[in-house]
Amino acid sequence: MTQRAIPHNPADRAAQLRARIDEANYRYHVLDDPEIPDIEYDKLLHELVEIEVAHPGLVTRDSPTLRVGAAPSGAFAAVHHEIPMLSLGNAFNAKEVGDFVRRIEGRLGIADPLFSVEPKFDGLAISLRYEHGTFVRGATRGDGEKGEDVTANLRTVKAIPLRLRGKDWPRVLEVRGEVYMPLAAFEAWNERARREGGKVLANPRNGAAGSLRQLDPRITAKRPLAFYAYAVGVVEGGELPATHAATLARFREWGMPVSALVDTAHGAAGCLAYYARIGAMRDTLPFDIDGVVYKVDDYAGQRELGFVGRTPRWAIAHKFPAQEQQTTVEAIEVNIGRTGAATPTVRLAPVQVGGVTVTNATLHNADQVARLDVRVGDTVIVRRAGDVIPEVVRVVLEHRPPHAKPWHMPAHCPICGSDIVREEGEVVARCTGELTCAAQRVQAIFHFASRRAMDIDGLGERYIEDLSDLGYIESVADLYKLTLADLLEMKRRADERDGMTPETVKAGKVATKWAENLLAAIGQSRRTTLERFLYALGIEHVGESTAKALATWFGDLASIRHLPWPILKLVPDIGGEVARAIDGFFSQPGNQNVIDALLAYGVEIADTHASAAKLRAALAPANVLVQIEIPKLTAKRAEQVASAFGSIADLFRADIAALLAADLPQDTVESLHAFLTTAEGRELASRCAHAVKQLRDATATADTVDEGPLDGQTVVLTGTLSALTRDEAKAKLEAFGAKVAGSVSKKTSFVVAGAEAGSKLDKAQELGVEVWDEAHLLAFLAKHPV
DNA sequence: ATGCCTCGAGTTCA
DNA sequence: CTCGAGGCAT
Repeated sequence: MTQRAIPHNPADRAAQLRARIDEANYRYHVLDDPEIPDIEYDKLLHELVEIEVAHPGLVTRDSPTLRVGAAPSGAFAAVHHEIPMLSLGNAFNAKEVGDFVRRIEGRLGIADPLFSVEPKFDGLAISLRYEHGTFVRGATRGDGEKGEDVTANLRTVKAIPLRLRGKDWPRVLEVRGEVYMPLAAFEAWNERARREGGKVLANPRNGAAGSLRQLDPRITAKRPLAFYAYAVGVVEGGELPATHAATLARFREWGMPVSALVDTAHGAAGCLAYYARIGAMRDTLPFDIDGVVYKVDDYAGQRELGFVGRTPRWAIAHKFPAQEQQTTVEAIEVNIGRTGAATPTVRLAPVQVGGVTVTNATLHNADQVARLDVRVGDTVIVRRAGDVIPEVVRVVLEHRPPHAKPWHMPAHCPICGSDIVREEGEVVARCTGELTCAAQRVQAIFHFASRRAMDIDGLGERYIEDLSDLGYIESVADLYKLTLADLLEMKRRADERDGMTPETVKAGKVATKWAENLLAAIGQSRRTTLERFLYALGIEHVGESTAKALATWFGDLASIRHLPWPILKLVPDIGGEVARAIDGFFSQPGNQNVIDALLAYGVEIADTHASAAKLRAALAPANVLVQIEIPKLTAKRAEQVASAFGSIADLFRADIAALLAADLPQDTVESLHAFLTTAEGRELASRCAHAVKQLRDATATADTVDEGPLDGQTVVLTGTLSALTRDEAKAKLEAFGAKVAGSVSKKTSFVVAGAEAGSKLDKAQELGVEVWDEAHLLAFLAKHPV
């Protein structure tokens, strides 16, 4: 807009300001093409307010200054909708859409009628009345016949024009549409509310509805609301086009926001295609929608079809499967995981959410329960988050039964009765029963048998529970002494216990087949690799990646199972916490016994080709010394100590006299002495010296540096490969020395992208990381035979 | 101390 | 997939 001369006459200036402000609103809300910055807009508005304050006679009914909100006005007046606001019938699947279209085709006697199609906004339906182009009244839908006058609140919604543009509008025009809260605005609002302790809104729809029902419009003015028009009500003193699509186009010319997603479609097929198109966009839209609406485009056709009760025959809402549903909490239970983690979960009355029946949802931890304040008997909103896992969004407090009590983490494990303890600063509470806890034992065995561990096919959680409950297995080692007779007997007893009559019990043949298969799977699992075995043990903090690192650094179980933690710490990515967990695990006689038993029952662990050269280098005395974390013993000091003594064994044999004799700083001598004079210190020192000697001997012969073509590179796999599975690709890349990571960062060397690669590929391109397609990978593999 | 970046652990349903 | 927390570089 060009700069014009500023009139001195306040009335002219006020008119000019209003025009400019209206123009800015129009560009922002209708054209989606903002023209002036917010700060400029505020300046204009502020100047107009000043003029209107100085000259109250100049205030008009459509002045943008009204948008800041008038003073509260008491209750809302009732508004009668001369033309009722519709409620639409619903369709939930393609068949119902087909039926709807066929009915129309039959009544109108035409094939594939044209529909005006639009998203169904999840907000609040309202009606806006314009007289002579000026907004005079706005009302909620209410029951369709009678709503509430919320004019003062609606004036504060900037997307709603206070004055229509152009000239050719009818003398009286009612525009219908949806007030909604854009998702970004909703998030930002809540973000701020949480920070500043304001009112947090439950969801965008409630946010919009609650905002419009504020008695004080000044509060509404602060809420980030928007509006889309999609229908017309009363029209007097003028004509509208003959079709709905053309009417909406006309609305847009008059400065009324109409969604850009509004379209037209032919027949049922066109409608369904539109449904699919909008459905695919749903998650990326900046506002919530709960379906799409199909309306016969031609008004004559609409009139001919008419109504059944209050719902039109000429329109229908095709709903998306609900992503959020209400249900009730039947119980709050505690699950005990493999590590003893006590996880509260809710048992829900079954409910369909996004196409699946949900009966359980995790609450993660006690903090989450407290935050949501979920209680048994509560009505809750459940959502499928991240597309899969159900979560409780919030409690519907209005439906809380009167005597519902807040939930607390039980003090004792529901399975074994041991204390449940939550460490200082930790989020999770844990059952302290360890392997005396049946739940932890079952989970430990389940993990041992899992695909990525020992891969015992057919050993599900249910069977492990039965085997454990009925006394057939206590530890993972017991799996390997199960006989066919044991399994059949167990199955029979379990069926009896479950009250199954002989008729309902599966035929003996089926049970035998199951038992034979399971035994075969257990037998096959006997031959395994070191990394799988280490992972299968279920040591705290030791997942696949750490297990692999241990295997490739040390090569065989015999050494790993006796290593002191400072030696374990030599491995990159293993720090004090993890090293102590591993050492601690192997320090328990029970665990060593289980390992011995496994070996005795014929579990064969293939040794790993260890990177001996790297290990040898890491075993340098000074390097080992710093791992022990003796206070004040920095890397530099450790260097000095090491050169004074030559070997770890010599150092740890040193007495105070020898320490003093060595030419070392006083505080280093003191801390070394302090360390070596405690029982634990001496014990640790001797274990370290012993381990170093063993490992040096074991690596003495291997002094070649084992380098692969991808040594030191970090690779990330994404998408679907066709020639080989993800795991195969991972194994091949690792054989060349690459590290295969799960997510892309700037440290990633390259990304291998298969078909339908998603966010990881985007991230790679964003960071400028090299990307290989499958062909490139295959070519590379072919060029470098193993 | 601080802030990435990974890894580990737990989770639902068909 | 998402969160928490361990490891490590700065």
